Amino acid sequence: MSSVNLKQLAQALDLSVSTVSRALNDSYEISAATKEKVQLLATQLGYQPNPYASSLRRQQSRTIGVIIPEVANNFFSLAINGIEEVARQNGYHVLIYLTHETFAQEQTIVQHLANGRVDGILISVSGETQDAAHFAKLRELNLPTVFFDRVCEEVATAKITTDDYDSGYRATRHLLDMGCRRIMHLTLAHHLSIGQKRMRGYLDALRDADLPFDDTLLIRGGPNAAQNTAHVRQLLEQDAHIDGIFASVESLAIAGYRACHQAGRRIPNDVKIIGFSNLEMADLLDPPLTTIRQPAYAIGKEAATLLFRALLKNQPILASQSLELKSELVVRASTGG
Amino acid sequence: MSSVNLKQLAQALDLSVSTVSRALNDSYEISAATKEKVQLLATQLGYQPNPYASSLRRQQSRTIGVIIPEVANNFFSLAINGIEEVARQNGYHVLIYLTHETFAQEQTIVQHLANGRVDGILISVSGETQDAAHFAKLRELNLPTVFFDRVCEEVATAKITTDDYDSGYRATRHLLDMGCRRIMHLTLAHHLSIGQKRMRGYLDALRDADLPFDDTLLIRGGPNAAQNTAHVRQLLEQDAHIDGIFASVESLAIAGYRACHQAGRRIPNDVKIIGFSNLEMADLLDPPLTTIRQPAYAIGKEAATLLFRALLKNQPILASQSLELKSELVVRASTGG
DNA sequence: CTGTTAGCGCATTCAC
DNA sequence: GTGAATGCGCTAACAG
Repeated sequence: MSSVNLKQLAQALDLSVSTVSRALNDSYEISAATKEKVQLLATQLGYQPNPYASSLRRQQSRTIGVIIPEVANNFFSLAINGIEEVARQNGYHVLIYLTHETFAQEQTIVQHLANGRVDGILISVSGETQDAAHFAKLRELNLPTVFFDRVCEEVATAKITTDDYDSGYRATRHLLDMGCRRIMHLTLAHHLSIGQKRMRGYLDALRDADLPFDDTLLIRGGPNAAQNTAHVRQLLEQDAHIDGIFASVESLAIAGYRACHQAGRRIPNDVKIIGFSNLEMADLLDPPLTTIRQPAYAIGKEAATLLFRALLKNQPILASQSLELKSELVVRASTGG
Repeated sequence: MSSVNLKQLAQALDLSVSTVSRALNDSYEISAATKEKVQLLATQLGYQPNPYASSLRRQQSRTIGVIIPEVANNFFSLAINGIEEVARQNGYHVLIYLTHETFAQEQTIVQHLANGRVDGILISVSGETQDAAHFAKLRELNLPTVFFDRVCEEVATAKITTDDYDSGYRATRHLLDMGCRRIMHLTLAHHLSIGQKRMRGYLDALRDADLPFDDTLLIRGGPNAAQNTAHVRQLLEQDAHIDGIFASVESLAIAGYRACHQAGRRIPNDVKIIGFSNLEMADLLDPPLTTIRQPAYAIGKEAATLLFRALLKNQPILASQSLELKSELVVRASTGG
């Protein structure tokens, strides 16, 4: 740690510790002269307050916790950028925790953050999460929490999401407009509201097109990319009529690509693909991938901003402050998908 | 914060605070009976020690800081995964800071971490960093630091990198083997050792093939993707003999693709491209991109492991512990690039 | 305007 | 084996 502390400054200046403290905190009750003197020496000696002493005393950490499933994914990378930026602007620090998509880890982490280590939490729940009991304690402790992207509907707090139902509807509708009649739906977080909303969009689009829903067209992916690909391929080989794929996440869109290649189905002639993805270079894929692009950076920023309103202005976080940001359907001409 | 503290436990059990503290820390001087009693009540009441009080007292935070340029990039995403995993295994927390590739931010962040907030630092320097003065304080304070990927040669501490010179050589050599004779080199961090090593690999490969080096073939990219693309395109249009591109980072490889498309140069017929990249789906690009793939996850893990050896076993971190991990040249058949 | 005092919650030294 | 006392470094209430 920084070796110089308040006491040393005080001795060197022949002042009391509290005066020095107040001078450094720019308190109104200190004369301009002493303030200057103190601040000068402080910078000279490179004084930095001990954050833990300060946190202990103030009962606040100037730190937020961010809990996400995984970083190895464009969406969360961008979201973190947004979060970190807002945090820094407000003089806060960011602790990061990964659940690796497991419920157990999520529980442990949430539990461990209920000890004062952080003043607030931003969380995107794991794919396994079905139960919200572990969030109860946060509420009890009045620990401000904002969900983003992957939310827990049961918890009454603010949630920043994309218009998932609409996105699912528009994506499916687009495939239908391109002539698809038998559209596979690939989903990861099937018991999360995000997955369900996207799927409802898919179902409603089918219904509005007077097409029946066939649940054999539904594939629930897992964390293993190769397995997902194999699964999709198998279905493609079983069902020659499949002419479209709507992937709920980027990795599954890729699995769709690979599966088509392996099954000898040409994209977009035989099968058209559309997927949620924040990939910059989707247009360079072969063929270009039509994507639903989420405003990932904005989601991170909005979530953080909401949290800091609570932390800095002491506004409670209400479910009514939830935001649903618009996603963008980016059609890449040549694919049709 | 967690509302129950040592004092309350002590009162409820009719014990002294110190006994309770020792019981919870499994001290040898406490009887098995009391230990059990104490631990039982502690779990019942959901006691969690206040981390800041504990840190203040122990003079250590069980927290490490990770400083990186940006997360919006596959390499750092994977590295973070590796780091977080090792940290959690060792019961440590991870604070994350982004420099956004600017030197000023890097300075500020490094400076701010020299106050005891973290017990150790993992850093990948910004593209602008040329001066290592801001790291001096870390050394002074004996704050264990490990560089990874983008290192600062001047600082005498451990560094985990890829075999950048070799990678650059192999990449260039591969293009030469495929018949390229006029190879553009795109680099981002040109004054960083990582950029220079890759370039030296490029230069030596040219020399070994008895080809002259033409510095008009060198493009120094910036943070703006569109600008980079425009720059590459311009050069392609000026110089019709260019038949290869070696991109030092993923984003520049993509810029190369776009530029070729715009300039009407066919890949790989007219121009072959090879780039550093951890993109899983490089084989799905049109045409597939031959990549030098860095062991990003392993780099994160190794760097963290080294740091924790210092933190937990009190071993000093030495420059001699530096590691150079092997990258992998992944040739995608159809491109030739 | 400045100093004295107290205490945040915990770990540890010293007593017994 | 347990309790009392001390202090990590800082902030804040209370005097003056």
